[in-house]
Amino acid sequence: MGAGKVLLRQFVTPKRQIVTILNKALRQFVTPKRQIVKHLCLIYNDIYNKMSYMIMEGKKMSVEYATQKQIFEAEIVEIGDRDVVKFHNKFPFFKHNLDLQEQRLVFLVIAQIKMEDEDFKDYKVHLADIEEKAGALQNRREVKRFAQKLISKTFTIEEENGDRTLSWFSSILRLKNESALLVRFDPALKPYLLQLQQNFTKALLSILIKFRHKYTSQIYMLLKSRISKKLDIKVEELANILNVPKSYRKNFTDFWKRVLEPALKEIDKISDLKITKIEKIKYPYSRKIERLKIKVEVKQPKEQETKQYIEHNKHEELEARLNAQYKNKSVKGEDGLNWYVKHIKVINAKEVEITLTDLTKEAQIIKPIDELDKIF
DNA sequence: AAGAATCCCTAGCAAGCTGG
DNA sequence: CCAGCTTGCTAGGGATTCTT
Repeated sequence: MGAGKVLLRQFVTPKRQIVTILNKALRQFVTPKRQIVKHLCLIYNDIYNKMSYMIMEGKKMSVEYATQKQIFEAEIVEIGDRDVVKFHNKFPFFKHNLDLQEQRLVFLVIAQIKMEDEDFKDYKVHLADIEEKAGALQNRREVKRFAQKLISKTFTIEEENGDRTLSWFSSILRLKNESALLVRFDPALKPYLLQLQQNFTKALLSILIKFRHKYTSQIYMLLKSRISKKLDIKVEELANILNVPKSYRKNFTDFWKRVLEPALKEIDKISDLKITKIEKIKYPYSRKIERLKIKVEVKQPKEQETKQYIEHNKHEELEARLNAQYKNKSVKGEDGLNWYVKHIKVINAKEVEITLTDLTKEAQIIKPIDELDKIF
């Protein structure tokens, strides 16, 4: 969103410096490429996009060349850093039966739809975008098969005049010399994705793509769509909504252990929702679970959360980590910690991320570069 | 630098056990 | 007794480490 763009604009000025840094980074992409990229991603979302694009193009491609070719500019226009995924509440997106990677791609493309759009556009997704946001493609030559598989997955929407069966995309064009896909939504999806003024559920792409279990995003959206933030639902109904296979309907333990529990844990850990209470209610005189009551709260703003975290864990470990990451600032004592509370957000209990705003606002242009240097 | 081997995780299935 | 639970297995895929 905003932060990313600001950063990029600031970075455009000292172009030479970026080039040096990125070239340096590229040289190190030998073994734990992924780690480095991920790390970079945490701090420089935008640059990360561009870098993975370059890696894709060929490891030897220099950053200078990329700059000349205006890859930076082109990328921004195409996928952008839009982060909101919206569905009409009537849309049965749970039924899709997509695997993780496919789901993420769909979310990524949906996020590109703008409020004011009256019609779908063709969305150009670079393979690097897919790799970054949806997970690695095993083999670039398999892209065609990936497209075929995705387009072959159908689902059914019950509409007024009947059941409509369709798939997400009406076509996927694999561009010849670009390592990119041009995807086109099925027009029948328009009422569910375009011009949404009311009765919609929205979620952040950045959260959705972090989920690692297949059913998590569905359950997350389900929880989000309940205004009361409390879900009281029959197990059977839930199984229907999520469209789980038969074995999960026969065996609640499986359903719970492999689907619900992991999903709720993930949601609690990663998303903006907090699961505060789960009740399993049995049928009378039986061992069978009839329904579930799940209570959800919206998490407090990050700042609060960080504060709580730091107060709860007066860890030297945390201080040490922060000090190591940001040498110029002392983290000792109340003031130091407060400074961090403002600038750092907690991803989970163990991971700390320096925000873009921190680096751009607090430090001048030179500083983020130092930061990068430390990482490598 | 590429390919092979290994480990780990998720999703799904089913035979056998057990509490009501 | 039997519905529901436990346990264990498998396929498949990803990530990481080892080999060549």
